[in-house]
Amino acid sequence: MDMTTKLIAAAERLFDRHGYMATGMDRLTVAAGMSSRTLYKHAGSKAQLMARVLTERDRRFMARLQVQSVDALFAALEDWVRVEGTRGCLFLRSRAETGGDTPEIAEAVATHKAAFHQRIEEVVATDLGRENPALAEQVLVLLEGATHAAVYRGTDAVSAAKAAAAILMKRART
Amino acid sequence: MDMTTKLIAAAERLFDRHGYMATGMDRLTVAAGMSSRTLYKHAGSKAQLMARVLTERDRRFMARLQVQSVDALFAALEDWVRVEGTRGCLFLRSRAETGGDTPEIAEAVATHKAAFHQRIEEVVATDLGRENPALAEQVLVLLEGATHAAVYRGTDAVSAAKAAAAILMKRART
DNA sequence: TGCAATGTAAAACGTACGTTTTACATAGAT
DNA sequence: ATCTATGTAAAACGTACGTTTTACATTGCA
Repeated sequence: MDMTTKLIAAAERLFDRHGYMATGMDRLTVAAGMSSRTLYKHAGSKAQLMARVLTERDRRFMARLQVQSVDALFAALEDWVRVEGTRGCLFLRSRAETGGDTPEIAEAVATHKAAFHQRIEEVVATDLGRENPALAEQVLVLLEGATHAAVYRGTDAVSAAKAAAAILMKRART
Repeated sequence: MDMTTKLIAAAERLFDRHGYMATGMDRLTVAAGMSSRTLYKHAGSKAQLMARVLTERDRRFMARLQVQSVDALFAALEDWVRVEGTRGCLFLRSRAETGGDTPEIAEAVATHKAAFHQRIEEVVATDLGRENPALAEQVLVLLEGATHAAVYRGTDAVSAAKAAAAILMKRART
């Protein structure tokens, strides 16, 4: 496992569990098992590191959304929260923490959310046999809602969202 | 306008716009127009101030949810985002920023979310004429989803959530 | 054999943090 | 008239921040 990979993995864990601002670089060097000199050689800066974390997370998350149905979309989210836990969306959280004032972070978030939105439109179109942007928007809201409601309602929130989406899809099909 | 009110209003604005951790107390004293001595006399500590901000926000938000129908619930959210903007849920955000490690904040968030959940169950029961916890969970997910999707999708997200809720409610009524 | 490259350990950089303290002004109630 | 409460201004508290630097060890390739 090379240094950059180890660093990004450690950073994602700490940023996600304790927050971006609340995580100091000292704590990060310890968690990543490397000197601050090496850390800065690979990361550039804290903000760049966060951006790299988000890019990597986007890759991992989007890989799970390569499905053919809306139902599978929610099944993928169920898997995701089982593996990653329920701490809300790291993209929105990091943007909010920095007030949108850190360009690297704001850009990584915008890129991810655009891809997320597009992927949902594609899945809805595939599942339905035709495009339906309004329905895709509803599915997006349900996915985002499940992610954030799960923080305090647990996995029930994801099941509820899945059931609601199934009803909306069935209605659109007839 | 007394000092405490002025302080809480200024704190809510800064915490919401720039994040809890990213907002320094110096910046806060300037925004609130008072010395740090006075600020600490009224606030106690930064964490206590955040907790007070959340309690006050809970009061203001919950007051808007004193409605009789699910449709009015989403209309209330539309009004809220029009007035307060779309930066996500300050409760979940502040809990995430502190990793749940700040008791005053974690408690204020838990209290609010419990009240929020209960209010939704009540409104669904009123609207439907009978209790329906599963449907209430779906409405909760839609409200939470609208709040967070609106950050990058704008007010369309709220309209989409409202429309989806109307479909779910209609279906439950027959 | 020697020279890049890549790593560690640890101190130092200046700055900014949350909080407390010191010293002083003002105003209303007894 | 004075005491108490409430406020300001500004310095100081110790700590922790993100980042850079200094000095040194290891290793793989020319």
